[in-house]
Amino acid sequence: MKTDSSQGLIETCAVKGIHPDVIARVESNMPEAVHLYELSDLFKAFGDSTRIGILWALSISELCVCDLCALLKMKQPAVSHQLRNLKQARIVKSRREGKVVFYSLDDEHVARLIRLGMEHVREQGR
Amino acid sequence: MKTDSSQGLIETCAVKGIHPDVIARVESNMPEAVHLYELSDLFKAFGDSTRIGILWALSISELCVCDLCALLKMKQPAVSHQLRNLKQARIVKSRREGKVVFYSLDDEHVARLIRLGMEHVREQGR
DNA sequence: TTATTATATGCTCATATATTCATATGATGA
DNA sequence: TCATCATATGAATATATGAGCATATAATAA
Repeated sequence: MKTDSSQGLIETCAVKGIHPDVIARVESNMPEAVHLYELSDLFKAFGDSTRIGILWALSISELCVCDLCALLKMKQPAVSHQLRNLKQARIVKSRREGKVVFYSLDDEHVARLIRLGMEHVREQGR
Repeated sequence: MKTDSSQGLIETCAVKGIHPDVIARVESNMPEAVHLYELSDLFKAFGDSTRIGILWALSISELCVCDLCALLKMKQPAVSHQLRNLKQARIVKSRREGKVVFYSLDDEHVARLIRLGMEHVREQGR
């Protein structure tokens, strides 16, 4: 319930923040909480070196689990577990061909996000 | 040490992967390991709902700690801890004005990444 | 100086998560 | 059918991490 929020009046921090007008303006531009959660979950899925390795590799080419293991020099269960995470997050999709399962990115946004992130990293490395 | 990697020959999975030619092609497009680590660290910094809330808010306006607390309805130490994480990751910067410390994004990439991620989230919500 | 306000930080607990091993499942071919 | 290969999964363990409390620091004003 919002009672008072008279404009511009500086109130004490502990309760309401110092700049109610700024807060109000920012608040009106905030996404719904649910969307923020989904967004942080998306980034969380990128926030692990194994998964980023997987995703970068898949941004080059569809790959089977086995090849991913060789590429990342990691054990098969570790790779499979991370693939499951990525699949549950709807970031990758899979396709079975006989015994082999091929994984690929489920969306073009993913590759764009990764490239943009790398751009940032490289510039920071300066 | 690479000894053999004769072209196209399908080898057994456990050791070398099934498709050595594909692996080689992807491998040549992989960034250095260090960069992948930095990239996953970057995304890790986005991978928490508190931090994403902070970052989205800062993408609208520079804000002081106090206002962020009010905006996110979170306790001050929690917000400060996350701000420290973000600062160490060089994602936000701070500026002191008397007792008040204002935080803002340290780089335009950050806002772009967040918007692009949100685009993805909204489309998936379909 | 002391008091007050805004922010930072050390410590702890609880929880989340990544990897490993062992094993299960699924597909193929003998 | 059985054996083999590729992948998936359950359980256990180790590590990472977020939030809370208490308290420290920094700036200002009385």
